Amino acid sequence: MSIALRPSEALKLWHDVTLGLVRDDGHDFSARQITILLTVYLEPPPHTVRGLAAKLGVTKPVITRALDTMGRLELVSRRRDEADLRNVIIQRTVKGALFVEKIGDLIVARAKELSR
Amino acid sequence: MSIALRPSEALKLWHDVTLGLVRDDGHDFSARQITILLTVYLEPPPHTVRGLAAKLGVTKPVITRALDTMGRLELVSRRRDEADLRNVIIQRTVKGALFVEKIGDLIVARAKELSR
DNA sequence: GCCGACTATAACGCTTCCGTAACAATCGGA
DNA sequence: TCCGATTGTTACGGAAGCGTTATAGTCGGC
Repeated sequence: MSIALRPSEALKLWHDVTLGLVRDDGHDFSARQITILLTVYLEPPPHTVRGLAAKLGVTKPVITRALDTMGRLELVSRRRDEADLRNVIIQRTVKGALFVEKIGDLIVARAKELSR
Repeated sequence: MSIALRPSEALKLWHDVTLGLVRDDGHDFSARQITILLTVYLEPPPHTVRGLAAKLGVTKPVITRALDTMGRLELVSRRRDEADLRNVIIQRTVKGALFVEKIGDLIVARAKELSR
C-alpha cells in the first residue's frame, strides 16, 4: 500500500504540521534533532552515537550535542553498553514516547484536514 | 478529499523526509525557518514581518533573524512596501522556489515508498 | 505641521550550536 | 601484555539564535 499525495498537498501538510509544532509546542527543533528523535523511537535498538552519526551523515560531536539537549529535556537517555564499554546506548523515555506520539497525532490530524 | 494516514505511517514519513533533508541537502533548518519558508511560498502574498510573527506566535526579531539567514541563502528576499514604507514585503526567489519544489518532491517520493 | 501609533531592525548579554582537533577509556589481536 | 584501532566526549574559537529593549523611519488623524 502507498500514500497517494500530490506535491501541493505534501507541502501544505508539511507547512501545517511544522506550524503546529512551532505554535503549540513552543520548542524549535532542528531537522537533525527531529531525525535523531524519530530514529530512536521508530527503528529497532540499539542506537549508538556512531550509528546515528553515520546514518545522518554528520560528525559524532553533532550527535553528542543533540543528545545533551534532548537529554536535558528528558526526551532520550543514555546508558553505557555493558558488553562494550566504549559504546553508549541511546534509550527511549516516557516523556519522549509521549512527545513522539503527539507528533504522530498532529500529522494525522493535519492530513485529515487536507483539501477540506 | 482527505489523506488517510495511520500514526505509525505518519511518523515514518516524517522521519524519512527529515532524514532526506539532513543527509542530502546538508542544511539544518529549524521548524521556525521551514514554517516561514513554506508560508511565503504557499500562502498568497503579501507577507510582512509582523504578519509572519503573529502567525507563528513569535516576536518580530525572530522573523527578522530568520529572514536574514534565509536571505543570505537567497531562499527569500525583502523589499520595501511602496504603499506603506514602514512595511517590508517578503518575496519569493527562484532559488527558494526550486528548494521548496524539491521538498515537495521528496515528501511525495517518501510517501510513495511507505509500507512497501 | 505635530504627535502618538506602528513598522522593522539594531543592540545587548546570554545561550547553544558549529567543525576541527585533541582526549581518555576501552577493545582485541599480535 | 602491548599497542593500534575504536568509541564517545571535551575543548576551542567562531557563528547564529534567543528575549528584551531601544531606535529610526513612516503613517495618519487632528
